Amino acid sequence: MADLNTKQKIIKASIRLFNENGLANVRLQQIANEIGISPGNLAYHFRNKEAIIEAVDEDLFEEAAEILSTYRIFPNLIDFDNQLSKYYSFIQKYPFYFLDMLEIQRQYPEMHSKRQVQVCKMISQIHKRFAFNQSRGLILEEPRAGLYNEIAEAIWVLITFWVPQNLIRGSEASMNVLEFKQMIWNQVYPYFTDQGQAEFEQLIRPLLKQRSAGS
Amino acid sequence: MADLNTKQKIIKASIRLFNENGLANVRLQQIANEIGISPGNLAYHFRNKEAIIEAVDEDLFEEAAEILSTYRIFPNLIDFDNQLSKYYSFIQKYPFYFLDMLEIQRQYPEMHSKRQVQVCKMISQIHKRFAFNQSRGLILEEPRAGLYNEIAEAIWVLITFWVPQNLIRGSEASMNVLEFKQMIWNQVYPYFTDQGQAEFEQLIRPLLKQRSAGS
DNA sequence: GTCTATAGAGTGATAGAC
DNA sequence: GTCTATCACTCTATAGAC
Repeated sequence: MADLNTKQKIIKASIRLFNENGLANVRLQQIANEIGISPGNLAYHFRNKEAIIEAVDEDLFEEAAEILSTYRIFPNLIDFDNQLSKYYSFIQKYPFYFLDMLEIQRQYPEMHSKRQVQVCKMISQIHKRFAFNQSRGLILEEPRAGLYNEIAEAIWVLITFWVPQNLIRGSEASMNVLEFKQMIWNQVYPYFTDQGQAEFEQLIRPLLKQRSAGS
Repeated sequence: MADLNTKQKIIKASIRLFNENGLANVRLQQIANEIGISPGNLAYHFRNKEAIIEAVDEDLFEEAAEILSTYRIFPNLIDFDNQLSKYYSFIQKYPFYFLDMLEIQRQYPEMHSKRQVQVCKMISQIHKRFAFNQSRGLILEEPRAGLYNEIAEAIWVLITFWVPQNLIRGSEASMNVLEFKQMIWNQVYPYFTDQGQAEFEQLIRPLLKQRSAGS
């Protein structure tokens, strides 16, 4: 099936262009040029622009789902830190996936509802981490009912919009995964018990201090 | 000057349509229809689409600048709470202003740089609030160098993307200014001194408990 | 200041040869 | 599976009458 190859090339090129220009500003012509095929050929593989966007969305949806699935039965601090690293890579690789969410909602509502489910799952997963680590004695009793849910939602917003926000502010160069993770851990830190703080200092702090060294 | 009137009508209609459909999806024809004038007349008042977007941007830029200017010489907690209410109204009124930031950056770079300055000012203002209230004994010594700057940046992201994010998640109905302010105060609360906590409970907590009552 | 009419440059999608 | 050619349509911007 040689056509799978071209199909994949189209998807890859589309992702690249979507990232650079945004969904609404990418022309079918551009995609065709990018991989050296004709617009007619493009139409052979995808009946229209929406079909391309759908295919791209499915690919990225699955990649995001994989990250979500790394949530384990016993989610310790290291586990969360690893997941944060993965989220960072994902969002940096596909910023349009989040920045064009509103565009998708407006133009392709069906795709959007699938994502909403994923977002809810992500927030609830963060919330469960609080609950689990509370049972382990690392996190304080909830100081006020509903607080940890609010914090979980805040963490989601920060995970999702921190990287795009830095793109917008034009400080891409200085941004790195350590600053990102530091900022998320800032959200959790105030709610550690003494034991939680100790475990954090021992297991996580060293990971945040690495200079972005090679190897 | 009857033309000022039409000019204003064009700007108002544009804002409405930009909010609904996003910058890239609004047609000049649409704007003209919205206020019952012809596209030709539109062209008389604004030489092209970019000129309209510029005018809109200037209006909103000034409105945002006004909110920023309410920062006082002695910024106490109530002052910040008031400013938060104003930000909330602003962002809810003009969500596209933030969500289409990337679009603006891509298509109209000159406008964008003006905004970047404003964003920096906003973050630095939040940071100054920490410093000032630390000197008043309401905020703890910075537990780790740079922390309050990180928190200030997180607060900015949350202020800016919380409302749009709720739009995207489709929970507009349930969102209200109290939840919004509660979420921002969550960011500050862990760093209050005992005195800070006391002042917060006395002055701010009552404001967060109001049901969204009439009058 | 406002209109109608239209030019001119895309843009998405299709038909049909190879 | 890929191409060229082209249609039908949309959008911005302009020209010129009123």
